[in-house]
Amino acid sequence: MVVDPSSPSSECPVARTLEAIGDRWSLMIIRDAFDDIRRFSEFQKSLGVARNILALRLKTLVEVGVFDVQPASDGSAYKEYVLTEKGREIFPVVVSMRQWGERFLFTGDETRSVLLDNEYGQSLMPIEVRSSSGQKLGPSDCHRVRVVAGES
Amino acid sequence: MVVDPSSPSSECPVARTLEAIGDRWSLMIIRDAFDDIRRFSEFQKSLGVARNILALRLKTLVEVGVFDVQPASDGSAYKEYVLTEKGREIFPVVVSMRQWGERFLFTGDETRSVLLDNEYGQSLMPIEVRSSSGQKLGPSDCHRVRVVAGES
DNA sequence: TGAATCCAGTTGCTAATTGAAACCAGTTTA
DNA sequence: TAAACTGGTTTCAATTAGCAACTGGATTCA
Repeated sequence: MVVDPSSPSSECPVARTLEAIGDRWSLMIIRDAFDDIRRFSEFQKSLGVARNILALRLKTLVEVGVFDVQPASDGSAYKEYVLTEKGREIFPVVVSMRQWGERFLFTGDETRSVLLDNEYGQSLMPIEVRSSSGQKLGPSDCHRVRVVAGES
Repeated sequence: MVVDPSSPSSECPVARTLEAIGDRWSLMIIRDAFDDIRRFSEFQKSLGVARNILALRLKTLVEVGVFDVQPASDGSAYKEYVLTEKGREIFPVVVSMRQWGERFLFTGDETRSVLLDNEYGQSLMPIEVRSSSGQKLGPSDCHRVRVVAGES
């Protein structure tokens, strides 16, 4: 999908997010990064993605500012891809995808991986959309508004 | 986060979610559906997507169970694509993408669309990952575990 | 020290997917 | 009744993904 910068859709943060990180491999790479995967070969092995595609995705993710390239932490001459603050903040996106998948894409008797908090080993709270006053909101409780630059 | 390296990706709910709805157009279609867009031509006009691609995406989204096909609510002979419960529950995914995009992909002076709650017209609370005890969690506060079917 | 292996890609080629435009049958509007 | 709209399908060109082989520096092994 190419978003014409002059088209109204580029005003939508969802569209821009999808433009930046919204492809299958990018989000899988980021998911792996949350599991402390950092090196090219580790991503490749974990995902089974073609090397050229992985190289390409990592390059754009670095350009976008989701990853930083750093010298390897083990002292070798190689490099590591480490999530930036911007990258780490994708966590809620990945977790909400995970929770939706757990709920709707698995039958009860299937083996799956789950996310637990380190402190108590408990499963996480379901992620919810809330108003500023803390009330849970569904899709029909919200509306989109265009905010023009310069106006308050 | 610690991973079992032998777990195939299909056991990962994130991977399955991306498999089902993780392509650019699908998520844009779903975003539009949250804005009460229901008809083929409305999606097409709003997104500017090629008709054949839209038809394909809608078909798989119906197969996946995200949309239901219903007779048009205006009494005409046409049909509508309406989100199912499963589809409506994608809301947190889209909202977290929106919030990430708003925060990291826009400069302050750009026109953008924002989401407000209907009741007070306020912007939403930032979506957060929380433990079952309500504590805010970052990527490094969680770990992944493989749950084998049949075991408790 | 030299050979073998590992790492992080790049290149070349083929297969699959996407996108634009034209086309089409049934429906609705003027 | 004609024109326009709706929800697609078909065709074809262009883009992208995926595979395998290659590369050149780094590291390990004997």
